[in-house]
Amino acid sequence: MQLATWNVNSLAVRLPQVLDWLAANPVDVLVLQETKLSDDKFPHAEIEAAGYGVQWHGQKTYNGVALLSRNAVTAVNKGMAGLDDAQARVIAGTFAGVRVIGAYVPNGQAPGSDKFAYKMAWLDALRAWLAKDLAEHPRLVLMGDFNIAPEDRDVYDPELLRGQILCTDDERAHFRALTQLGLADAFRLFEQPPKSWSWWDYRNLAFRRNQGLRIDHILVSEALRPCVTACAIDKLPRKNERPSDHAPVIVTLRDESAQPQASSPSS
DNA sequence: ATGACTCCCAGTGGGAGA
Repeated sequence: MQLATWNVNSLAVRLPQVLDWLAANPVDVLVLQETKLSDDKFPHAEIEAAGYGVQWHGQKTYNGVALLSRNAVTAVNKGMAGLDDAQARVIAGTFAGVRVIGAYVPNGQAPGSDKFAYKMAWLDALRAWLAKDLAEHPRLVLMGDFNIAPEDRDVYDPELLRGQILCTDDERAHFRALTQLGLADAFRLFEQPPKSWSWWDYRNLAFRRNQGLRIDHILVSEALRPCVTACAIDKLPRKNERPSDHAPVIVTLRDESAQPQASSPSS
């Protein structure tokens, strides 16, 4: 089973790239962020024609998330229960016994700003909601655009960006608070090339210079962690014409039902 | 260097992103 996350920065613009990417990478589940579409404009027919079921939760102009899957989904949630959030940032569903949460964490703009305070409060709410959801669904994956570079090695120039948005101690502490629920950063379960990023600024030839940050993450619960066999960032779509500024991140889970069972009949 | 690019809604500019 493969699951992936991608901030597409406008699905209206990027739909052809998403369909091309799925044709080349037929993952079981894909969560999208920054669809930037109201629900009535969501291109579900095109996605369904590509062989995916889809759930979406959007709004005009900003934010917006979606959950694409090859197989049937149950227990769909849009937004976080208990948080009255006008911004469409969370979508969740259960696939083949795996709980999948797609999230678009607020950007926060600048430390000390109102938007930064919203980001911190939003992350507190996510942690509280997640603790409950995790108790209900132990086999859980939280993935999306976290807008947080968890460590210095996730930043192309840690000294330049120290204390700046995406890199502050406050944001990193909130990221660790999520992992302390028992969630592991799947990317760091494996040896990775140094200077691996998931986002590059559109400005300054940042992609060509590989000046980026790793802010898109896949966190896996303790119960699922033994099943994780790989995690990688796919930089190829960032080389497209009119690319998103983010690249997809993919995690591979071993199918436990395919493992030999002691109680299974054998010939 | 309060920049740079891209997207959106707007309406020949400005907010937001990260």
